Amino acid sequence: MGLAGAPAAGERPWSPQKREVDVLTTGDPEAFTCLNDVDLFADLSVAELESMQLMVPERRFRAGELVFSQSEPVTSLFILRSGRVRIFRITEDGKALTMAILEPGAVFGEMLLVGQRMYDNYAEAIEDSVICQLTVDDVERHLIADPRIAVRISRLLGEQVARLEERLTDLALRPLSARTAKTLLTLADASRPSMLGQAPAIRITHEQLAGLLGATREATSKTMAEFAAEGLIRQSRGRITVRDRNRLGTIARRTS
Amino acid sequence: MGLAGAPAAGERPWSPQKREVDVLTTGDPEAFTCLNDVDLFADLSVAELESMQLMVPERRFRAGELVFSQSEPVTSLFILRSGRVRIFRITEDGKALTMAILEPGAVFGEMLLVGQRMYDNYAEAIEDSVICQLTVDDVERHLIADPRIAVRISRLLGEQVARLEERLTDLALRPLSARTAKTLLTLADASRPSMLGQAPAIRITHEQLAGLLGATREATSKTMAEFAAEGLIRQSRGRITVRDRNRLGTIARRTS
DNA sequence: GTCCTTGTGTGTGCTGGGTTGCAGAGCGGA
DNA sequence: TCCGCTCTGCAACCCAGCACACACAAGGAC
Repeated sequence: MGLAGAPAAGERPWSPQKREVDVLTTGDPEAFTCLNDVDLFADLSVAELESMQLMVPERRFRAGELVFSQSEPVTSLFILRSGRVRIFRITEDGKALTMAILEPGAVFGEMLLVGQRMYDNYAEAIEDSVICQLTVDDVERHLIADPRIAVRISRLLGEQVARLEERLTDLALRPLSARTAKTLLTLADASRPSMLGQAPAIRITHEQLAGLLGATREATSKTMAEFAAEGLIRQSRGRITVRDRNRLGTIARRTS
Repeated sequence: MGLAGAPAAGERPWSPQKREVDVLTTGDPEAFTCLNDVDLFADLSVAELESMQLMVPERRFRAGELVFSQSEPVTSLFILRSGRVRIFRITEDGKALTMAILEPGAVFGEMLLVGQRMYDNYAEAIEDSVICQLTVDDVERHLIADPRIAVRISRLLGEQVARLEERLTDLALRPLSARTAKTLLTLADASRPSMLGQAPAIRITHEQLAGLLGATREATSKTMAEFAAEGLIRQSRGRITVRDRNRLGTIARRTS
């Protein structure tokens, strides 16, 4: 969406990865970054935001670390400030399905908002991440009570319902190739609309992608190899570039 | 939930089917039945309910009739008063997936509540049904505005998210037999806890069940035949009785 | 540089479930 | 009572996707 029209460059010293590391290691420069830019609070005035900010501690997680799991149930609302987080579920025998991969600005642990303290999701930082936590108290005092925010919450959940329904039907009714194409397009849009105008490199491994697709790594790799052979995408280790949105879109709509 | 502790009997003259027909054909005896017993309005006083009731028209749908579809987008909120409604999606080539089968008291078209007027679901009455409709106006004036109801809406959506996430992981990670067993148990609970203490007959055809499972009718039939052979269920045309919840539960937890 | 971890390309069975086609069987109407 | 429709049970065939097993890079850490 955001066509910042920023001029492109190959590998600036402040390319996404590098910059992130900086943010992590240096003290944070801006004061209220955590609640700004979060949809949920869009209706609040700066003053209101500031008054809340005081109570929002932040925590750092290393890549691979669990933010929450079943053993330590969700007792706060999380806001991803930097890094990336994967929400997933696992079965008893260890097979996993990724529910979402979150980018900075995302809110998670939302089930807390609607009273369902326990549910079976895990959250894992897949990069070094900084995450703000709002306690149940904060939430109940400031969020649930405020009708402006309540509306945002409903909207958030509504979008999630729509997304889930679509994923469900896709999984049930569309072949792997279609799901893969669709997911790639979605990821391309979601991934930081970084610098270049045309080359949104998706940072994801085949394995992570497979988790998102509900397929095995092998099947995913095969599909990706086909796409690459047709020139629809270009890949390098852990990085995918969409080359032909149109044809991918066509494939995404296939039903067999 | 409602353990009315009603004594059981085999086939009373007012068994579920018969009774429904009565409700449909006779004029409605109670006045405000539509909004009562709907979770969403649980916090409202009788007076408030009555004042709203005036504006709620009801409509009858014959079995098989569409309540809404993509061609006639959702412009109101629906409340199922009697009968049953199936919410589903279809792909271009006609394959369908059922999102839910609703029992009386259910609210649907909820995406209207969160601003998403258009989404791709269809709703079909699978029995003769009576459905109340709240117009967008009603909704915006009485529902969105009322914080008590806003909370209920969030809760409703939250539950839906939880349900969908679970279905999604099940579909991705569990074999058909497990999904079938789980769905049967869910249906057994959801289906009107009618009279008998132990024989909650689920009224559903293999085909409808298959739509719910994201599988073909044939595969579903085969699974059901196996269950029947093992004495886990008993079936007759369009009617299924769960005989052994425990073993079904075990099967439901299988991952391969 | 050199080791070593982690991501990726491939290949070979195997099998759950999809597909197709048909036959018997209850149920609801007329 | 009879008809016709829908629901259910098979059976035979086929294929997408899974499990398992390797080989081989490409980076990172040292």
